[in-house]
Amino acid sequence: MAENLRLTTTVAAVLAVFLEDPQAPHYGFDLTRATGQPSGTMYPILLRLERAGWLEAHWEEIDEAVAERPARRYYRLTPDGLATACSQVAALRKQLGRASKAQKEQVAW
Amino acid sequence: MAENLRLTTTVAAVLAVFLEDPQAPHYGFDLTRATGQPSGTMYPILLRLERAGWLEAHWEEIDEAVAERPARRYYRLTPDGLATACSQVAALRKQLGRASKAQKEQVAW
DNA sequence: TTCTGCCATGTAGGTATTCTACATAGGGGT
DNA sequence: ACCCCTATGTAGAATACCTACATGGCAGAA
Repeated sequence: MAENLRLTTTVAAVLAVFLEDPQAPHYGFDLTRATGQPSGTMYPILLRLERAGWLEAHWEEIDEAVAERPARRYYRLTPDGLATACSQVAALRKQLGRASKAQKEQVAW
Repeated sequence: MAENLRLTTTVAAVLAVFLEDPQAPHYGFDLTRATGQPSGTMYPILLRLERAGWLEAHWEEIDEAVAERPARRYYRLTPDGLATACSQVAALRKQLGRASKAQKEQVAW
């Protein structure tokens, strides 16, 4: 039931990709490109998120004889994971929102 | 000149408080209340931010004979720190912004 | 006066997380 | 033969965080 784990910026970045389209599955290599995180950061995060019950995973089924690339391990948000990720990411965004005044004064984003 | 350091969620929370009013100084105990972080997390962060050149600090000058409380150590954003913090926090916010679609669909925030 | 609580800064030690680098393995191109 | 791309993953060091405690002075209550 979406257990506790630390919502670090890198974890939040991963979740943000999932939340972009909550039904869509993603795989590790995909996420490393989307977030800019190295594989040595990404895969441990996915393992933690799966163990904590935020994500569920399955191996892509491909015909190994005809395969042109290694099989992917697809991850998807669980219902609990979706709810928890949503509120946690929103809370983080809200916290960062305090900075909006200075940001507007400085530059056009 | 605002060296590299990891923009973790706790660091971002601290910076967000400073960015709320970039000229205003803050002290540790103040920030622990504003962010909800324990002192054992806060003071090391302030040390790192100061060493990295994002913040500059000075001790409050109070008459020790009449003092009713310990002296505070005030921190303020340096010009470099302001610019760097601004862009880094904005980048993080942008990254989290991908999640907006799911957030709107789920709940009213 | 002893106890408790508040302010304010900070350290110690263990755990969690991240980073850099490397390992594996098959396909395709030169 | 060699290198690059896809794709997942581990090892070990570095970094950051959390819980708990230390310090010390003042104020108010028991």
